[in-house]
Amino acid sequence: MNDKYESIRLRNQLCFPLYAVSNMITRKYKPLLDELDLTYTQYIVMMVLWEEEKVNEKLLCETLCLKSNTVAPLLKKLESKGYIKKSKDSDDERNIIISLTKTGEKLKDKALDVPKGIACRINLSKEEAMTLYKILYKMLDEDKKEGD
Amino acid sequence: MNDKYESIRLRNQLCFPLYAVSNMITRKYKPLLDELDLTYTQYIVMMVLWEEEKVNEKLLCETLCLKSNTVAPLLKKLESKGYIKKSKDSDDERNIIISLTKTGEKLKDKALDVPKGIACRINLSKEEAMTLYKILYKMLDEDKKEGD
DNA sequence: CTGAATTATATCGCATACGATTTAATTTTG
DNA sequence: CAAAATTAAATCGTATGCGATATAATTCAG
Repeated sequence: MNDKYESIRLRNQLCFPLYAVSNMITRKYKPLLDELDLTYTQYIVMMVLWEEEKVNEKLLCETLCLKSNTVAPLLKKLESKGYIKKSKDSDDERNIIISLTKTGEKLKDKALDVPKGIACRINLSKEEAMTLYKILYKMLDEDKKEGD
Repeated sequence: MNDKYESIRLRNQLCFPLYAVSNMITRKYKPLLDELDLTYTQYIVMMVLWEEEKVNEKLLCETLCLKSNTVAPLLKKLESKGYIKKSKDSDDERNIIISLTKTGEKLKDKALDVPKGIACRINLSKEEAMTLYKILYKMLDEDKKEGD
């Protein structure tokens, strides 16, 4: 059984369940986010804005661990939905500042239903959830360190 | 600090780091998989085939937790690269059977370098990796149960 | 045994994700 | 202070991921 191909068996991968769970999560969010007319990625952008009011595009990309060429079309979409608006930093015209519109701000209260809806669809104990959270952030932090 | 919006703060989400780590993983695999002319998703398809020799398309989708409309273009791509071939089950012509070509089979040995290359890029202890693995599969299993 | 329901793929459209390249604004340097 | 280097976005091309719909093969029901 312990043949030389053990390391490339799907069941022995750590990365595969990470990938599969991530896809699963997005699927579970969909019906809840449809109520807000948001996709999952659009939702995490909005979460940043509900917290920060204003955010620079580059910082937003770093916060979400996404490249600017992923975020750019997203912002365009959210703008066309009337949830956000863009402006330029007058000190440095290269910097785009994203902020909420009134409509986007209003969505914040409606969004409170989403975490409740998700929690009951993910059956983890508090301990498991906390353990998972810590390990995942450790991985993200390690990665950020390497990026220097 | 404990305002009513705590639950929609990005930092309080469990799903966001899952999503971000999954993207990170795919990025880390890329340079290694470029050597095999495979993307990450194509790689996990090949892993199933290196293990099974032959696999039915529907079963493949279930194994990878992907929908058939994601897997179908992937298989087309792998076929055009000459790594796999498709045939129909003579008992039930609706069933597509995927199998490796000689070229696809040969790639298996080259693929052994990939797990080594990844391991050193993910700094988790054996215990953390095992804990993570178990929690993730618990989530996938729970999800599969609900699907009934 | 034939029309209806079921099942396995295929196709279409939309929304990411990212590497590579380009463009525009700012900073650095000689 | 003007050319070069740097930086922030925008654009392009390729590869997913999935809901919805269509198609083809099989099974089921009367």
